[in-house]
Amino acid sequence: MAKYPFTEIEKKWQRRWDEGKSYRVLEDPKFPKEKRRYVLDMFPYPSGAGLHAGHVENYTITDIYSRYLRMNGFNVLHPMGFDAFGLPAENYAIKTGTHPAVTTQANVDKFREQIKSMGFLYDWDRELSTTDVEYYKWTQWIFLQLYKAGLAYESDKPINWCPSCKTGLANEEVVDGECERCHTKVTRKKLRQWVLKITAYADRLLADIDKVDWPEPIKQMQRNWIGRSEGATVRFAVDGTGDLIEVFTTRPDTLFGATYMVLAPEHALVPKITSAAHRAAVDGYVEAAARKSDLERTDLAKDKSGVFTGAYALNPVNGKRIPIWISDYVLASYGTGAIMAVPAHDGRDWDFAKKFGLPIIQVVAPEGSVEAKLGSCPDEPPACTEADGVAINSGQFTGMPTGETKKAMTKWLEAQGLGKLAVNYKLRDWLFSRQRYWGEPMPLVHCEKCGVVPLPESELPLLLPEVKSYEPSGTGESPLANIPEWVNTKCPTCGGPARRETNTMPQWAGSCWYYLRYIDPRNPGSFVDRSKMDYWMPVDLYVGGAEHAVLHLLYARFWHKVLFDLGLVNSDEPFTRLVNQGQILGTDGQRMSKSRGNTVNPDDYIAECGADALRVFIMFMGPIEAEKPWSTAGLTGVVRFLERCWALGEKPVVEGAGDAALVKLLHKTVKKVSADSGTMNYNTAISQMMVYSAELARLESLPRSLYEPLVLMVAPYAPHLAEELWEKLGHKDGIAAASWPTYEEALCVDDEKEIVVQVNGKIRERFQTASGTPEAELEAKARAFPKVQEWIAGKEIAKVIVVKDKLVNIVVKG
RNA sequence: GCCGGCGUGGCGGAAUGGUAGACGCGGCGGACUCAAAAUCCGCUAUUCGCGAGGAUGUAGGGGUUCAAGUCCCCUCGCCGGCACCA
Repeated sequence: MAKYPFTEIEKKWQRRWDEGKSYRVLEDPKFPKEKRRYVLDMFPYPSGAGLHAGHVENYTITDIYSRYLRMNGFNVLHPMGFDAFGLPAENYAIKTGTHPAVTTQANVDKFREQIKSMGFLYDWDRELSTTDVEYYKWTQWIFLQLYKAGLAYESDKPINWCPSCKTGLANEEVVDGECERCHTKVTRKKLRQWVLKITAYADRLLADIDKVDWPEPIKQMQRNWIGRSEGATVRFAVDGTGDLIEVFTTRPDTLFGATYMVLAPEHALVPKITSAAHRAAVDGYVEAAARKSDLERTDLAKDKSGVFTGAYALNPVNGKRIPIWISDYVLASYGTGAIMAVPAHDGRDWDFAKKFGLPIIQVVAPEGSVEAKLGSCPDEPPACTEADGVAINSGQFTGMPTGETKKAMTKWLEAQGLGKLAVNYKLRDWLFSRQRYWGEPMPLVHCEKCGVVPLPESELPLLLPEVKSYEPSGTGESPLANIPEWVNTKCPTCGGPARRETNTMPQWAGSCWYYLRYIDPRNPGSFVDRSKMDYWMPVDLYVGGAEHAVLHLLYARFWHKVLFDLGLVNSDEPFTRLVNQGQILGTDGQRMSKSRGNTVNPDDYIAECGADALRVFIMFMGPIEAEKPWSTAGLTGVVRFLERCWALGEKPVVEGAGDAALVKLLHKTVKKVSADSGTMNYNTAISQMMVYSAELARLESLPRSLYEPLVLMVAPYAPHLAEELWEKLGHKDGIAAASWPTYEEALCVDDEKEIVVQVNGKIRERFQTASGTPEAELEAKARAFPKVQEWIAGKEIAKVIVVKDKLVNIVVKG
């Protein structure tokens, strides 16, 4: 079979698409709302390494989908851009002195070229980079809106600090106690920070997950990350001092079993309530805890530690004096930073009580147990039980099932003014500032008189200044702090001396709203034009990796909701449907990484067998969501398929209907490929086209009516080849603008069906019969076979199941 | 530990509760050729049998059903996420 000149063809069509701007998309009102689609890719960080296999997979999925939709009469917005702020360019700058903007530009150019060489049709007139001044001007503008809405605040609580990246990290960027980016152990550092109040949106971020069509695992991850838990706050008085310690508990029903309290070492009351006798021990413990990293305080500290403060609290339900301890198993950052300990019904409290010999009182017993019947249990229980049951040893609540006790106790606490219903979230506010250079400067100044003052919007963009050294100062300030002429400014409010904020924004900032800017990328007066936004938003399909489940995808939802509340966007969720493409693994089944040496360079394959083959091959590997190990074995089959299509193009094309059986196969193929392309089941669509092309290949000459639809169906998958074949067929207009073929349902039905004859579910015979043969006739035919007779001979027929066009199952007894 | 997802030939993978293994790779046999490559055709789950044919088979065990890869319960394994969040 003829090798086809893919290099020549691919270059030719890429040039034509570029010159003809066939990628261009406009807000054409002729398309009704239901004929518009916004198909979005997670834009890449333009690294020096170039496009990797994952990018190619991601963008092939959406390119096929977009092309398919266009051929079906949709107006499709399918843009591309670059998430180009971030550390690699900055670290390279530190090493070589090259300005990050220079590195970034070079990488972006390389990426764009590689993306074009894959034949991906993006609207390049809408290309953007988060580092463009005209882009980050609006990132700063949105930040100001957040600030004005009271959603940005300064904090000097200890933060996650990466000593290698020399910057603070958000909770979401700490994975197993390590920096998500460089895997250095994260330490704690006290630093003044800007924080975004994402927790104010916790309830809505949680509730609205139900509205979107996203993969269940991602939704679950977001739910877990937000971590809503319902319970009650309860106030305990400190014996003697009158101080109140508020705790959060999800088990108010176990209040009678609270035998001690534990405060986080950082809790504000610790210094105050500690008795003189215990002060030295407490101070020592607090100091040691402060030095520990979060990792040490969790993983390494499963073995409980703690010290007694010498103070006692009064259990509000029974007035019992209970000791107050401090321990680092209680987190300062969750709830109130203090807990009531119920060792009988909480594993952690149990471990702690056992270690330090604290009393344990059982207050819940399994339903129907002896203790439940008695309503009490005088002895310490043999083990901790967290399961629900019936309240015991609990005064007026004794005998109530756990669920009811929770409600009754909360109500009682409220009535007594001792506590109330409360909801807590695991989600923490978003640490938003970075002590690095290559990011958006924060448009704020610090004035001696006026405090923090936002820059007037008219002064945006606040440009990132040139610096001599990109090295972070290490003191926790960004390199910007070393430029007095930039830092020192005037207060926009009072005109007095002021200092600019020297922190920059994290890389996630730019990606929080890029999908909006694509809609109106060059607008100088607004972040996006309202009517254009109404034309496209929300995003219909968003495709990208699952690694952003709680990072970008949560942050972007948060910003979008803020913009929605400010009346600036038309939807409360940005991404209607999300699809995660499965990772492409190395040939060894491991994740691709440079250190493993199992990476794949798409350029090599484009050179060797062409972009079309690479596109089809990656889609043929398996379902798009599945993890797939890279194996070039299958590439051969795809190349053969494309070569066969090419060879078809060399055959004479004739007019006329063609063989009836082939016509049927054509209609079945159009039906299957249409359905599978629409649902992105590309692997089975390709398989069907292979079957059909193999049948056409047997012909000496090709009826146009059988051949053209194949070329059209191939177009989204192997666009260069299809364009060339289309042109050879005599068409002047490009195939990208042609209409998708149609099929007739009536022609998809076979004349004959094979019927399976089963006896007790086991296949004993098969026969051919006309489609739609009535049930009674099928049964009669089935029973007539000698072999079937043998199997049912001398047995009682209990039942016969007949499924039209499918099978006859004779159920016999004995 | 908790929460998800997955488990099908030698391999990648197909299968609205109704013929398990489509399609592709690889392998075997054949055609073409002086020969080879390329291409084309046929076969290719395991097992018993010369054969006709039979038995087994979708991680393992149980269940529902005339019928289960598919639905339900339990177990095991792999992958991902979370993990002292009270």
